[in-house]
Amino acid sequence: MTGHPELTRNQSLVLKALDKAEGPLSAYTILDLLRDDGFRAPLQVYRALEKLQEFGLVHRLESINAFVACADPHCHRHSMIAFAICENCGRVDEFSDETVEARLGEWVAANRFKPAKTTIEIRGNCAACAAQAQ
Amino acid sequence: MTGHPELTRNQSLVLKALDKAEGPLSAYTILDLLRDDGFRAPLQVYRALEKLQEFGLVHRLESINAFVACADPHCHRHSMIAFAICENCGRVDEFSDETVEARLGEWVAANRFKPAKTTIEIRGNCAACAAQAQ
DNA sequence: CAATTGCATGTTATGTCATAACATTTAGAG
DNA sequence: CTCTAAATGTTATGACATAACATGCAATTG
Ligand SMILES: [Zn+2]
Ligand SMILES: [Zn+2]
Ligand SMILES: [Zn+2]
Ligand SMILES: [Zn+2]
Repeated sequence: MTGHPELTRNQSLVLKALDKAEGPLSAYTILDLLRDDGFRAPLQVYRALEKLQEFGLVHRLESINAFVACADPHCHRHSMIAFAICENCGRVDEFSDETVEARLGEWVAANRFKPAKTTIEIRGNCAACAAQAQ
Repeated sequence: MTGHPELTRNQSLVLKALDKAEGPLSAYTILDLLRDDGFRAPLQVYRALEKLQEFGLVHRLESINAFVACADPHCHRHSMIAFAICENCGRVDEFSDETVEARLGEWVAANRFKPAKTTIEIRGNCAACAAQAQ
């Protein structure tokens, strides 16, 4: 279907770093991880992240200023994606909900609002971390 | 019922600045607005904002790094508050939706996630700005 | 009252996140 | 090959947020 263009070297490196991390990373953390690959400046990371977000391969977590590899190849089908972010271990769960989409869509329609990007982020403790803390 | 303690001088000044602005302000913009009132450093603003958020009088808009005065004195009754933010004129609409709360609550319960703070922010163009742009 | 305690404040310095501006390189299209 | 668009490299700067420590100030309490 909508295939993505071949990734450039920088884009591949950044995506690989995020995949390997299995959790959100800040742009500057990515920069540090890629020093040995020749990365020298934040812009190299931010530019790669920008493209990867366009391709839907990476999401930005607005509430924690971090980036995460997309966990759901089909998430493009949804207009809104929700994230549950563990503040203890960094685990991120990506999910979508038709009803939530519909309800927010109703508000938007009723108020003639033209949405560009919707952020839904739940921060707290994941099951494992919550259990650990009793 | 749950009245708020008397605000301190700094808290009052910051809240007044936000009320007057009728839109979101960055902490540094607030700082500049309050120079004549003796404000000298970002921390004076951030500390006041922290308390005002605790009291439920101010909300932080995570996706744009800005703060806005609460527009709904009853929003405390809800566990989640959604914001529609116009990227053109800065208008912010605050609303809540029981169904959205319930659906996200179901996901949280099913995944044994312990939520601490939930962010729902829709960025785009408000009705007036969208009409203006055809 | 004096001592203690807790909170708010003031101040300096630093840390963290993101982009502007401009030069250079690279990969295709014609 | 030449032109062009996109990607990259590099330096500098802007924007957002907090650490650390000193000071003030009012309420409690012995
Ligand atoms: Zn995704
Ligand atoms: Zn966790
Ligand atoms: Zn509110
Ligand atoms: Zn508008």
